[in-house]
Amino acid sequence: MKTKKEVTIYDIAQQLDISTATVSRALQNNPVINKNTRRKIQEAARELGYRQNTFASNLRKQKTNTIGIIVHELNSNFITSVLAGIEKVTADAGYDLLIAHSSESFKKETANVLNLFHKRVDGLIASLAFDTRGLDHFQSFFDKNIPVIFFDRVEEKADNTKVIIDNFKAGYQATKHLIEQGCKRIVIVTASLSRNVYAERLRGYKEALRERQIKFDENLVLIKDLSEKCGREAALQILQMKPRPDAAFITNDFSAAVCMQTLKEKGIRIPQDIAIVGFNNDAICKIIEPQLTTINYPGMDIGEMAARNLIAHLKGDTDIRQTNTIIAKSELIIRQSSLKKGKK
Amino acid sequence: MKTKKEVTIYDIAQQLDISTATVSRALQNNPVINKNTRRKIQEAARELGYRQNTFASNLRKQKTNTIGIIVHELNSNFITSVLAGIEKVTADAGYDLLIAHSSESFKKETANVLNLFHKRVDGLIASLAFDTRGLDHFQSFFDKNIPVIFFDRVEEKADNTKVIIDNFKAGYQATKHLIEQGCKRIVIVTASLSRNVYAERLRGYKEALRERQIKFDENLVLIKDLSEKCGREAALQILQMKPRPDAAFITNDFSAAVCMQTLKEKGIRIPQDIAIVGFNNDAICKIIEPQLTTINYPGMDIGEMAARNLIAHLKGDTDIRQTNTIIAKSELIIRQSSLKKGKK
DNA sequence: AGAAAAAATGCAACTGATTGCATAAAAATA
DNA sequence: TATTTTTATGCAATCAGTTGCATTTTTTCT
Repeated sequence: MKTKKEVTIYDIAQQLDISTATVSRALQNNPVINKNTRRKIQEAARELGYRQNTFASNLRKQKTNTIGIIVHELNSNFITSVLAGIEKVTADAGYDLLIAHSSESFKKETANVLNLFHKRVDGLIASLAFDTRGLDHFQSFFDKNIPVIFFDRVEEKADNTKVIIDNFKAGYQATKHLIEQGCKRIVIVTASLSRNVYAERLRGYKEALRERQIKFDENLVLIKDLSEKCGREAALQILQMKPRPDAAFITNDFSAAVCMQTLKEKGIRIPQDIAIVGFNNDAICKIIEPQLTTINYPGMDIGEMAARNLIAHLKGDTDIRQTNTIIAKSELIIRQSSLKKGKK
Repeated sequence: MKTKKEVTIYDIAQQLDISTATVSRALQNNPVINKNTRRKIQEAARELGYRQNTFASNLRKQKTNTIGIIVHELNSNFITSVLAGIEKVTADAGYDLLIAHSSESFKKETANVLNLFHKRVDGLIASLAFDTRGLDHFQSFFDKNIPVIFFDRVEEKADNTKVIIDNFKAGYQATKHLIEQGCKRIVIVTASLSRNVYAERLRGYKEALRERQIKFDENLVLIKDLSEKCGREAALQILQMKPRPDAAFITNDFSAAVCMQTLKEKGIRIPQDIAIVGFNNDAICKIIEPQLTTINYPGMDIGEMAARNLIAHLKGDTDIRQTNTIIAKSELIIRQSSLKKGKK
């Protein structure tokens, strides 16, 4: 069965015996066209089953009305809420989204950036992959002055607009909380320190220790990849440490859950023997036992802020070149896994 | 700072003093153009920083080389593996993906379908939202003969290509396993029976009961929405049933986990008092305690199959109108949560 | 060398919508 | 009624590639 031919503005123009210019303007609801004519044209369009050809339009307008999004993964509560936040804002402003995920691979991230560049997105919102170093692969965007906004995983030194939480403070709060529970030997499991979020969390951890005159012990810092395997490995390493640590701050809920479970299997009681704090406030926190103390990471807010900021740039309200760091509020959520001193 | 003008094939043509036709063909690596000329053109393109204008290309070719994807949610292991599977296949074939998620809302799904239609995706891969009824909102695609392939959540009666697992068998296996563990009063928690997957799982459940001469009890069927809240509610309902059930088959891992946790809080031992089986084999299964028996849902395979099939349609190898149901293999994965009779 | 076949390149129409500028029509003013 | 002003519409170029067909160039064969 042959596909019917597409209806174009030429068809509408012909049917109503007017010019395509008028049709085009009417369909955009341009007030320069007479109200009645506009209505007539819009009706005809509906009847004929007209759908505008985005390519022709984009081609001519040299704009896509599309925002590209690059994330490191899709399957986390945090990322999905960020996306929801972005969607909320962009939908209102009439922008479409093009979502690409890098699966934590720098190579794939580079490919995605290039792809979105070729697709000519009007702007970009990105969170970097695990092993991304530098921002050279975004150069094409910078060169063309296409606004890029980073969130969560950003390049700290770089001169860009970014939306983040205060990871230093989060690390500090988590650690301080553990110290207040009487913990002295606190393991921190985190990821590559060249990624801002992890470096900052560690800095906060150190500061909390310093403040309470607890000596920082290099051996208690485990640099991992925050995967499932990593949770298990961390648990085993903790078990071999002597003397045994009395707390662990694991900067990812999923890893923390796996770690906790492994420890439990080995007969460690949580929080009595080892108190645990995670990071992100994923759904899993409330399902495992004991429930996981964690840092709430306000994805929705972050997404909204990033999107709002980007749109402001696109409208020319602000200059993208002016560096801008937006800090979202995060907070410690205390649950059973860290409460050594009885119930809250 | 002004944005530099884009480089077009006209610029390349001018520089090399040849026609744009040749340039266009050379950039597509069309063998009809002399090898040396091709190389020369491609080099020039690279040097000038040419990037092809997808819109002009799409406009002329009347194809987008883009496949639309509609899913009900993003944050589940299952969906992310499906996406990975789709990506693997489509990337090779040179297609781009446009991913939209409906957040389980029919309204949003409808909007997404329309949007992808306007974006003129060459084909569609979709899993329906929770409350979707019928496929009328896909009519525009059907009318234009644009191939649509459904997976997981499909409309069973409809005449379309779909990739699913044998939900009947899965339900049957899960139930049979529980019966073999000595369970007699098995609760099944599932969702709206107008959604194929859930109806089939229930049918399998019934069949297993019938086979073992256990009377089907309407009251043991809980129709819910498989959310977090639902898990808790189910647990409370189970606790109030008299006599108390000795097993629960909860057709979603996350809900199962919440349910299990709630039961445990109320002093129920799992699996001794109540055995539990989930569905999907999400990461959570291995984190909760006891680990959750479940049905493995091979997302990656399903994604690959769907994509492969769609691409075959697009290439004209097969006729989209010929209905085609592809069944992926699923299997019961036995863990602690259901083992009443000692270790495996 | 000349004719035929094969290979390489070019011409120009085409895709569908947008928009600056010109013109026509209608309304307001003198 | 003639003239100016305002409002509405149309002309035609433009966006950047793609492709059927014609033409030119090169190679092969007799």
